[in-house]
Amino acid sequence: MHNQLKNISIFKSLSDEALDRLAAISLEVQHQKGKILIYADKTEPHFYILLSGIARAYSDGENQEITFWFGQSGDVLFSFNSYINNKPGYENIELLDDCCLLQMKLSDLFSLYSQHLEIANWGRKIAEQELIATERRLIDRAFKGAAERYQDFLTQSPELIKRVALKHIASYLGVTQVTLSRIRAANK
Amino acid sequence: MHNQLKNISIFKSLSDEALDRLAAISLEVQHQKGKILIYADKTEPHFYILLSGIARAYSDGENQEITFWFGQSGDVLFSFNSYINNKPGYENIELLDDCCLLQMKLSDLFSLYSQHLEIANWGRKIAEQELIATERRLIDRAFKGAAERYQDFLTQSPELIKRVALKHIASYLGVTQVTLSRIRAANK
DNA sequence: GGCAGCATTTTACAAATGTTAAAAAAATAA
DNA sequence: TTATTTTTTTAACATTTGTAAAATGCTGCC
Repeated sequence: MHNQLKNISIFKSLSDEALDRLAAISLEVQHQKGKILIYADKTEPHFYILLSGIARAYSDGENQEITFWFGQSGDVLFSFNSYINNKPGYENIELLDDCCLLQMKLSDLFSLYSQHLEIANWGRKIAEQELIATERRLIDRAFKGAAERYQDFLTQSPELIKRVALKHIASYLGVTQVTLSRIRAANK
Repeated sequence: MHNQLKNISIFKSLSDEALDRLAAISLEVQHQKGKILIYADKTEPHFYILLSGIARAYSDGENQEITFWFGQSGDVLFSFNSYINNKPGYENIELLDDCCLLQMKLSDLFSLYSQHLEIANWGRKIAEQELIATERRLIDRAFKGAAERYQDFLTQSPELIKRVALKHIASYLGVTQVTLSRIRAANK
């Protein structure tokens, strides 16, 4: 397990000793395409790292479902509000492929945070990276039009375009599927 | 200084010993209304906690300026990208009142993170709280119309309505000032 | 092949928001 | 107070995006 973790970029900065401690609480699990791994209305007791496959986080609105995150191999995958406040969160997480994941119990992880300086700082950096990414998206929403956001998505996540339904990409970009179709038609 | 910190909610969870360590690197500073405390194009070497007054973070676009954060007494105030990646960020921070702030050098703070378990976890929680707040705003943008976001802002930040120009609130809510005026007119 | 079911695009129209400019109101200074 | 400047609102019109429904395309399966 230790050697497997070593190859995942999120663990790259860690010492062998810290890696051992994390390896000791990690379990490799597999789930099938279509599995809802995390439910918005439940407190999720696990933290995951996606080893292979893709996933999306979405929220259910009154008459629509909005995707606001896509995960790929190497990404961390957790319910923000479960992880941070130990309460049900805002997102469901669905696997869009058969996925291989690393699973840790939050209770084990928090126990390491409270004992191990290096791992506590590693956990701090995870939150910080998610924060920067989320802020970036909020600012992009303000400054870029839907067409530009689509272009950015194309260049930054070319693999996802092929594998994800356009309706999910449309809601991720903050427009309806009709508008996304119009953008795509204009790009021809 | 120690006793002063004790009354600020962000420090409430800390032990006396941790508080002493933070107090030792903290400096109380004052700045006048209108002061640009943080510039988007510079790496900001400080971390602040707002003791009194209000502030806003904004980005400059081509022909507009977009406010995406307001801070009040007790809030932390820092350039996300300076803090996290040691690079210039996306936001300018302007003081909207004469403000009293607690200032720490990032280099001092990071040094504590790397030495002190409790403070490292405190830093983790700061990032996590900002993350939850930012995610919340992204989801609200997706599910709520501008009128509802304005109502929420009214109930959640009644003090800010009185003290902040509507053009800043409009851009915070993601609409033009004209649209915000229409929303306000409809509410009469 | 051909049908069933789902995803995507297109069309026509409606609603919301943006743009520009000007008027009104409010704040500030003389 | 009046004059001047700034902020906010209103109006008219243009543009974007949404909604609903129909048309087209795609996939799997009998």
